[in-house]
Amino acid sequence: MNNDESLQLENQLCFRLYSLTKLMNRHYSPVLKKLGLTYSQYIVMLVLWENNNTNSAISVKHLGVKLDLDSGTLSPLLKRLEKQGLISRLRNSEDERSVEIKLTRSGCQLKAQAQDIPAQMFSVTGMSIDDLQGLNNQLDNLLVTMNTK
Amino acid sequence: MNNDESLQLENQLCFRLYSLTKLMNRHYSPVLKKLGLTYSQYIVMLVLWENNNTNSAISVKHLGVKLDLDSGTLSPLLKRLEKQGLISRLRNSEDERSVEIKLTRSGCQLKAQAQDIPAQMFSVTGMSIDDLQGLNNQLDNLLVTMNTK
DNA sequence: GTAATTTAAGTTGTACACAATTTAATTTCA
DNA sequence: TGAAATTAAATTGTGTACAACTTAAATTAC
Repeated sequence: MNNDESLQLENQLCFRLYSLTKLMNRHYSPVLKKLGLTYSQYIVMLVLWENNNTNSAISVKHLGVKLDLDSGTLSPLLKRLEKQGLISRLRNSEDERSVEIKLTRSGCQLKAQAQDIPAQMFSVTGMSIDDLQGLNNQLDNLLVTMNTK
Repeated sequence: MNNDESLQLENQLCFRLYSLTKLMNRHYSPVLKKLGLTYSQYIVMLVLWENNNTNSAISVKHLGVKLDLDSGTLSPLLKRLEKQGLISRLRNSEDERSVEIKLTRSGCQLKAQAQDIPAQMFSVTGMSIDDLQGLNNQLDNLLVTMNTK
């Protein structure tokens, strides 16, 4: 492959990831709109729903590590979720630097309405379980490699 | 595999695409910063560099189709590239609705500085050419499927 | 031939992402 | 102990994305 060819858009993995992520978002948007959520808000809620089994709060820091997002993104996002009445934000009395996030009753109840979103999205991919798993593994390898460089 | 497990897998796919795209961007940013470009500006420049062989202008509309971006994104982005002296924006005299984008001399010269970026990014993936091609094909299939639903 | 429709850019408003900075609390350690 | 360093959130500023809308030009349909 010569230099000019490698500069071409079609050759680039990154452009496909970028396009696919935008496309994925466009499929999620109308579905999530019914719950009043954006995709980023949705993945925050997923973490909180998963965690609510143990009934413990999650710090903004911990959410950031889980989702690979910093406080510059999370702080305003969480304020919006609080405004919608889905979460509560409370300073940790043991460590006043930390803010603990908990689901409200309303936020907890929203989980039921989100239950069939993954199935809906899976059908959009048109993939088999095996192909999906294979792709997941490849992306996982790429994530690990690129995170450690 | 039961239904619940497959639903979880689908969540992982979307989240991995989302995380990987952010990660890609973080690897591109410091490299592109030397050229004074963001990733979005870079892919616009890629299209213009590719097209400049024929020395013809490209409309905003055409750029939008190529990159899957609307005028709401492109208009302000192109204004910034114009401000940097990399491109010119000119109303098409044959069709006054259309705005034609052309590289300036400076924009054309920038191509040389971008020549080894793809190779650099490829090395970050740690992938073989074959694996890369395989992944590209899978992503292409997904793009086609999700675009036609 | 002109009214209705379509098309291309641009504008406005919302919500990320993230770099850089600020503020306040906690920890380290000299 | 107390100054220096670290940590957690929040804030500020820039630049996407995109929905919804506006404006102006071109096309069509009658």
